[in-house]
Parts: sequence; C-alpha cells; structure tokens
Amino acid sequence: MPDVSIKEVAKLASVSIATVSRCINNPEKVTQKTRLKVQEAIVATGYSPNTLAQSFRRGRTNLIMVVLPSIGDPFFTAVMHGIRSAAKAKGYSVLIEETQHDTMTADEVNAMLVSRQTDGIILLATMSPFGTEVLSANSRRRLPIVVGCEKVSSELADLPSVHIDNVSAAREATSYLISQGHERIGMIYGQVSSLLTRDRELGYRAAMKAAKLPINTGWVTEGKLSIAGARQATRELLNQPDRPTAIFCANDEMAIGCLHEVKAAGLSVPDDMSVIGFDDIRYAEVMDPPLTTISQPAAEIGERVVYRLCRRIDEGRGNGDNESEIVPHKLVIRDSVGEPAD
Amino acid sequence: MPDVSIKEVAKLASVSIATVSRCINNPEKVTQKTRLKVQEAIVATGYSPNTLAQSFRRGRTNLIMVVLPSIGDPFFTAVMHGIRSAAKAKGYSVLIEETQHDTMTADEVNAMLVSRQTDGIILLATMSPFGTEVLSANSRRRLPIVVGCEKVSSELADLPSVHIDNVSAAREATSYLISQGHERIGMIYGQVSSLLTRDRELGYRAAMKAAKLPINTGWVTEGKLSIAGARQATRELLNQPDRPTAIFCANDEMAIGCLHEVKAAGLSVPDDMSVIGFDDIRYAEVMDPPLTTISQPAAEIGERVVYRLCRRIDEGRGNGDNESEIVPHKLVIRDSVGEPAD
DNA sequence: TATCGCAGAGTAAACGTTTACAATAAGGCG
DNA sequence: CGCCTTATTGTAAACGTTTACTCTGCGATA
Repeated sequence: MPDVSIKEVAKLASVSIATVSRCINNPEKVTQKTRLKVQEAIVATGYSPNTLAQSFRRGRTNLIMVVLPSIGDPFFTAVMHGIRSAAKAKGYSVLIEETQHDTMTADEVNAMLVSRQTDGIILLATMSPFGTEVLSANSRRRLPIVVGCEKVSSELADLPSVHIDNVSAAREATSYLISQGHERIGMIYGQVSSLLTRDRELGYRAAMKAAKLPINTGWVTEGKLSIAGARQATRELLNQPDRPTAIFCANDEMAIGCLHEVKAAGLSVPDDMSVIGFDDIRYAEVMDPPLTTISQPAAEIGERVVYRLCRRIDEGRGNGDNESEIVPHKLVIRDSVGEPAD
Repeated sequence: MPDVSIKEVAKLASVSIATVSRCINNPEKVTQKTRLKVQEAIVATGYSPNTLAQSFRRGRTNLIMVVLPSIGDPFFTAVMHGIRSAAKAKGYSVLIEETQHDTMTADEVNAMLVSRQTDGIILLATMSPFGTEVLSANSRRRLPIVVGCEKVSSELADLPSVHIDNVSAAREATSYLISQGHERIGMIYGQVSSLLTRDRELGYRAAMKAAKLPINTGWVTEGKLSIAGARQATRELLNQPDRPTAIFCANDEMAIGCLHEVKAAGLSVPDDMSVIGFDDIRYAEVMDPPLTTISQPAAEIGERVVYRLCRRIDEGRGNGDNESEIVPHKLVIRDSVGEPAD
C-alpha cells in the first residue's frame, strides 16, 4: 500500500480525520481509548504523515540552509558537525550551499529564500560580497539569518553572529612568531573579498605595528583559501629579495600548501622557515612538522549558531538579540615554528 | 509586502489564477498579450511561487538525499561536487546525511524516505548494514535509489550503481608494492561492516595469493576510516615481530595517519617503510613524502550517480537499468613507495 | 431532576498551487 | 451569415494536513 493518507486511518479507526491528526500532534486532547484505536489503525495501515502536506499547511519546512565557501575545508566540516547535531536536536534538516565552487549564486540563494523553501539561513564566512547581496534581497521579507565565523560589518549590523575574535587571534599568532625572534614575517591571506580574511590580516598588521616591525611589499599575498593558491603564493614569497623567516597563513588549508612548497624548495621547517596556520583542522597535527596554529571551537560555533537561529525562528524574528557572540580561541603550539636561522 | 500569492497577481492582472499559473509553467498556452500583462503584475507584486505549495501539489520536493559515511573525508567531498553540479543542472537540491557520526540512523532515513520528503536517495559507500536496512524498509514504497562508490551485494542486486572496480584497484595497488620487491605487506582496512572496504581487502588478498606471498596474522588491521584509527592500527602493525615493509591503506585519510605514525616511530618513508593509499584526495600530493595512491574519478562518479537517479525518478522508477556502471581508476605513483630495505 | 460546564469528537474551511473540464471567444469555411 | 473547430481563459476540485468552531453527551452542581 504505497500512499495511505490520514483518511484511511480515520476510516479504519472509525473516527474523523481531525481526531487522527490530534492523536499525532496533541495526544493529550484525546481519550486514551480512541488514542489506542487510532494507534492501531496507524500501524495497521502503515500510515506516516505526508511531510509535504504538513510543511505546506504549517508554513514551515523544518529545513535550514547553510551557506559557506567550501564544505571541503575541514574547518567548515567541523563547524557543520556542530550545526548538524544541534539542528537534529531541534528537528531540522540542513541544506548546504557552497559559494566557492559556483554551486550557487546569491540570486539563487535569494530565490530559495523568498520562496520559503527554508525556515532560516546560516551564513558562514560569506558576508562579502555574497552575504551582503543576500541580505539586501532579504530586506523585504525578513527570513531569520544568523552569521557564523566572522563579524558582520557595521552597516548591516542587525544580525546575530557567533565567532572568535579573529583580529585578536591573528595578532596572537603573529606575536608568537615575533616572540620567537622573527622580524621578517609574511602573510598569506585568503581572499580580498572575505571579511574573515580581512580581520586576520588586520590582526597581523596590528601585531607587526605594535612591535614596530616593517612589512615589505610582497610579503602579504593572496592564497585563495586553497592548497594550490597557497603554493603559488608561497613560491612568490620565497622569491622575495629579502624574504621572510616566518609565514602566517590565514587558514590551515593554505598552511598545508605553504608547508609543502617551503619544503619542496629545499628549506627545512622550522629551521629555515617557520609556518603558522589558523583553524586547527584535523590534519594539522599529522603534518610534518605538526602545525602550530590557532584553534577554534568549530563544533561549538556550529551549535551556537543553530540555537541562535532557532530562537529567531521561534520568536518570529523578534526584536533584539542581534549581538555577536565571541567564543574563545587558543594558540596550539606544535613544531612548525622555531627561531629564525639568522 | 511579505506574502503575496498567485491570487494577488491574478487580481492585478485581471485574469484568473489558472492563467497566472499557466504563464509560469506553460507559457506557450497563453496569449502573448496576457502573458505580458501577467509578467508585469508579477514584478509589480513581487510575487514568487510558494515552493511548499508547489511541492505539495506536484508531489515532489526536488530534493535528493545523499547518505554517506562522512562528508569530512575529502574523497566524498569530491564526489559531492559532482553530485551538486549535476543535481543543480537537473533542478535538484541535495540533502546530506552522514552515518558515521551518528547524525542519522537507518530508521530516520527511512522516516524521511517514507514521508516523501525527498524524491530519491543516493547511497554512497553505505551499503552495509546501514544501506541494507534502508533498502528493506524501502521495499514497500519503492523510492528511487542509486548506489555510488561500491558494488551492491547480490541479494539486493536490483539497484543501479556507479563505482570503480575496487577489487581490481586494490589488487593493482598491492601488485605495485610487490613489483617493487615487497613481500611482507600489511593492510589497514576501513571497517568490517563496509562493503567497499571488504572489496579492497579482497583485492589485496588476491594479489598476495597470486604472488604466493603469505599474510601473517596481525598484518591486516582495522583503521576505522579515520586518522586516529589508522594511527592506532599502524602502531600495532609496527609492533609485529616480523613486521611488514609496506602498508596498503584502504583510503588516503588512513594513509595520512599511517604516514605520520611511521615517521613518528623514527622510520623513513619510503626507505624503511612504504605506504600506499587509496582515493587520491587533494592532500595526497602535498604529504611528505607525496602519497602514492589509487585515483578515482570522484566528481564523475557523483555526476553519473545523479543522472542515473534522475532517470529513475523521471521514468517513475522504470523497469531495467539496474546495472552497475564501472568507471576507471588509476594508479598514481608518487614518492611514498620504494624498494624494501632488506 | 434540570441546568450548566466541559471534555471529547466531528465538521468544514483553509493553506497556494495545478489541472481537468467547462465556457467563451475567435476564426475559418461553406 | 451561420456553424464548426480551435485557441484561450475561467471555474472549481483536488492534493493531505491542521485547526477554529460547533456539536454531542456526560458528570456535577444546585
């Protein structure tokens, strides 16, 4: 019996469909006797509610969409685990959309958004320019949105967000290099457009400035958040006349590429070149040498973001609660940073 | 104007709602004149169809579910890219469910399945025991299912699938080790329950047998498809009295852990120990040493799986087309395999 | 015993589409 | 000019739920 609806159940139990519905959704509003009768009929018919009809009627899909640059980055995978488990606990499924790989344009996200296919949206590290487009399109019909992993820019600041203090963390990473004696420090950032990347670059520059260290042109290059991009960037860095003795990579994915390229150039890490990453993805500790990096509570970020979003959904996108929530980061010292050879 | 429905458009354009609907779905059935009028009304009102209502009415969600062990494994990420792009081309969104991390039990998948939340299911390397549970539950209401990355076992053989020849590929990897002079070869497999793992183990054993090489007890251990599991397994392998000179890992994720642990034990790769992986994930080539491995056309598998699934969905799960489709693999020789030290 | 209150069950409308069918308009042909 | 065919539009039902409202009947209270 492929398609059994509430009607068959009602007939079999000789009650009205309303009663069947109540048995399922508000069991306390129904006599024990009828409830049992209906239960029986349900198993007898093999009935299960048509979720499409439910969604339609209730006006919610129990689906949340998360938009992120790339699910391939183990850091985001880790965030996703937090998101998933929290979402599951709250009864939601999650739809993942990637911006990096052209899977979806802002227009398409907006289309989904406006056609009510999802109950809310999580934007992970996609605030610029993608996220802002989504936001402005969403200004009319205000679907709940929460931002994760980065701070939302001030003009659109009416969005809740959960993230570490990227500026401080980057400053800390850079300061650590300085404390080890490095003075010529390069950086590989992610993408010009990415807020997150900009914050990390800000922190790096702040630390250098505080230590009164110069930053040569050519020491700061774009790694495109990918291994390939970072390898290219590293090659350029290594070719600088007065090349750095240490490199700060804006994430571990790029640090892995950087590490490889430095070693491929015949240099030893950390003896000839120190490398520090960001995120503490699961590969960091099995690199050779194990990567010193900044660790983020990825799963926790994911969970918190979901809770924030659910709150918004439940209260019909209420008033306040637009603050950004800072979670703690941590410098994890392994073996990829040493003292400069000088 | 938050919630504008087809009715408002109809009123504004002074036509019936049926006409509006036709303008959207069957424009050719409508006069150019009215079509324009309606178009205008649509933009004027800012109307966009309520997808929930559409799904409900049409009985399809345009959502496909893919179930896989772990999205964190870069190999599956790569398959997912293929799936995504093909799905997008076909107008589907994809819902990802992971089995590994307890995100979802077979029962829950079945619940979604039976409640028609998705139009079809892709099972990636999850045929046992998870997948088989799903299958048997699905035997009544037969939702389209396609299997990817592994061969479906014979009893349930009425499922289309797309995969490489895992047995042959594993045989090839092992033979390559043998051709380099190795005789004592260990293996780290994934999980006892995984079909895919079993096939790769079969290939390994076949190659050893063909070369008349013995396999000591303790040379074949479980790496749980994770870095941590593989590290543990590697330690055990290294502690064997007559330990192997080469290790075949059933996937790259485990090979990375293995590599690390071998080096941590003070051994050189490939001088003291050769390591070969499987999948050719993007980290393989930046390992130290770069990993020799079997490459799979991950994205292509993903695409083909989607096309197969769409065919099934469109033809209302027609008769034939249950064959398994074999895509080619390739041995990628890098630097993690050498001749034994002996 | 009559009345009131209330719990439990039923009736029917509503959600926003799509679509079979009916109706109308238009156009061609005799 | 009238009739028949066809192209276009309108009408209304249907999809499977949920839920506001109505109704029934029972027990308690006066």
